Amino acid sequence: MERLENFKLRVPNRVYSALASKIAGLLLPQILAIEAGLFKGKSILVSAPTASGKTLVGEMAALNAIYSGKKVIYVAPLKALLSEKYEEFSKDYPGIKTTISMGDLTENDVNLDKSDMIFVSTEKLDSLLRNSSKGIVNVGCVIYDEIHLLGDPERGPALEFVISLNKRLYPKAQIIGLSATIGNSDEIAAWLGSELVKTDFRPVKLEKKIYFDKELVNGKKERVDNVDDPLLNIVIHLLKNRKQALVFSQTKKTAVSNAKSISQSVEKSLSEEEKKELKKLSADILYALDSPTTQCRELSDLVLKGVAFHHAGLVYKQRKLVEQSFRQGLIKFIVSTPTLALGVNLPANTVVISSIYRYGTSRMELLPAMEVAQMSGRAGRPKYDKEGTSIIIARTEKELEIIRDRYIDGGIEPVESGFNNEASLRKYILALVCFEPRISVKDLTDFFDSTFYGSRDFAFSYKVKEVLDFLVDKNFIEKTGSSLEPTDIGRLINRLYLDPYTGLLFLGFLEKMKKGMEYDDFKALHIIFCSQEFKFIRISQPEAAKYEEDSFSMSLHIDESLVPYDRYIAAIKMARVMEEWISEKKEAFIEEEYGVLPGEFYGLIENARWLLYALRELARFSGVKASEFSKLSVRVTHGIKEELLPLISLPNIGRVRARRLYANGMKSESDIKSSSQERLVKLLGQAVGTDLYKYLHKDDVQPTLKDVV
DNA sequence: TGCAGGTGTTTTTAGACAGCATGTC
DNA sequence: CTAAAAACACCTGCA
Repeated sequence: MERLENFKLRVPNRVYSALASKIAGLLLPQILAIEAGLFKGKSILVSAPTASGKTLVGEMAALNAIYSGKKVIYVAPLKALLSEKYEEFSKDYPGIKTTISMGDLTENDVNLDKSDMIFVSTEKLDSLLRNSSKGIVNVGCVIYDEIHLLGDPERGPALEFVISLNKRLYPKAQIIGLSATIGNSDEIAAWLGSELVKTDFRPVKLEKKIYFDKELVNGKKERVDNVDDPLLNIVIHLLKNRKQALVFSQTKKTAVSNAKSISQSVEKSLSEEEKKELKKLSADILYALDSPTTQCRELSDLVLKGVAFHHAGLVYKQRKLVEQSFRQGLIKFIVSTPTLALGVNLPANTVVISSIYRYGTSRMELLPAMEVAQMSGRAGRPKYDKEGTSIIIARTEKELEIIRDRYIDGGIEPVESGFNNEASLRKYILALVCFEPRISVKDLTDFFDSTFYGSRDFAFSYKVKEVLDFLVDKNFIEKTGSSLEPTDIGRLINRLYLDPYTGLLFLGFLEKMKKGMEYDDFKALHIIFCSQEFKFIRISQPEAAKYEEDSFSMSLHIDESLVPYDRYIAAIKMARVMEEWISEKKEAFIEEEYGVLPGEFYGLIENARWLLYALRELARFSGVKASEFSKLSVRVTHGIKEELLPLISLPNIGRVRARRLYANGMKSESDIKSSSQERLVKLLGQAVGTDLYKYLHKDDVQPTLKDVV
């Protein structure tokens, strides 16, 4: 670290004084970025390990742009990460106007123009850029956090498209890319047109160890304990040294069972004081939902012993509680799936990687070195530890060798573009034509040649034209000569952010309704779960057989050629799950009966809301009665039967309270309005009852000035 | 026949970005 | 360079 004062001449005045109140010195990546021209408006790609101070590079560029009267856009791939950065920045620089915008948080979108710095998710920025006619103006700097996600086959293309659009829309704006260590940072930098700052610097030293045959190997050998189970052995060793650790496991199930198998030993190390605090936490976790599910109980029991598991099956509140209490030092071990490798800031003294394999598309695969680096990178808490430790478990000699070659001595893989697939091309060709109506075929292919993928594949334009023909053929795009224009339906699909293929699926369904097919909720739910937008739906073989039987008795409401058979069957299950939800079954029942964990379930609901909305909009477009879809969407959002619809829109009334009101004879707004305040308070509690009463009586006739006169 | 307990075989496996503010034909 | 645990199916032995 170098003292900030030494850079007084090289940092613009206002930026300097803003920084001086916050930090004392600069770290290596920051210094290198300044030397590379950060304050001269040069675009920069910083490729450095987690927690090496990359964020501040972005911050400095942001401050510089804002103080020169320009706007800044900060882009991150995860909502949790985005909120974290937004809150931090807003707290550190209260004078700067900031706004956050993402899928389920859009109320501030009207303020985008008034803000100096806008925090958005990748997909949201994509949507904003291509849908608002003038876009966001006067942009001086765009920061891409975790830009190595360019290589993610699912979501990389969105990022690639946004960056390409960014270069076209704001050719003079500074681009700051923040990346983990990757194999081809030079290629990415060249594509971005940026300077490359590449360093292995870490403010906290990282010691990489391998556990093998009851020893920790790292140059020298260190005897651990004498327990057979490798993980337990390591945990006992760490407990003796009073260390906290993050343990990465390969599946949700192993995460839970690993947590259980170490919990007894951890419990023994707890003080009475800690046990008391954990009891409180355990209760909070147990009652995160209206009524606890099996998973809630399991987690709650483990927390009592100072251990937690962490994966996508937990609900938001539970995740937060686990993370927070780990930071406080109350929870000693978190056993996690890769959820925690990326995203939120949760460093630990020690990281244990319990397996180097993961199930891939069809068989077991070795973890990419990049992911192992991301996990290991969580080791070492900047303010508390002099050094962090990562331990990879080797179970055989062969594994020991692989770990050495691949993860300790080997390099990191290059980032490969995922743009060359039809789904992405369908979506982004349509997006570009909507963004720039009357664009020529040549300009279109030129644009795609300018993407990271296109810059390396000279035959890309053939593929682009092929997919373009598909879109023209399906009437999403109109081609006059060589000029391209979106059709009305093309524009709608683009606005709804749907894959055109999903558009076809939905339109086919609506067409059948027009021809007399009767609507029912199940069909509507089934069709949305058939769409590609639900990526992670899988069902077990016996379940598949069961639902296959169901499918025989179903009327044909879908053009089956548009949906793979497995998906068609799996969607039946998901539609059934949703049916249970909107007949007011509890989360515990759904977990028990269908094996869908609460966290996963809420993810499904979010998706379902969006797609039901899209289905409704398409229904309107097609001239099909849309009210049923609207109703269903509200019911799915809240998990209620139809009869509760009139109550659910009231403030602070969810499925539970609405049901309580209904059970007490209050079936509509006017029923409630005619009831006394005391009655409402008795049913809903002091605060909610009073609020509701006031809300309903706010328009009551009051003596006005006119009456008095 | 019923069932506990053992043994071999089959099955399963991480993750979570996006719309918009609403009831007709 | 490629895994491991849980769930299930089947078998055996005993009351």
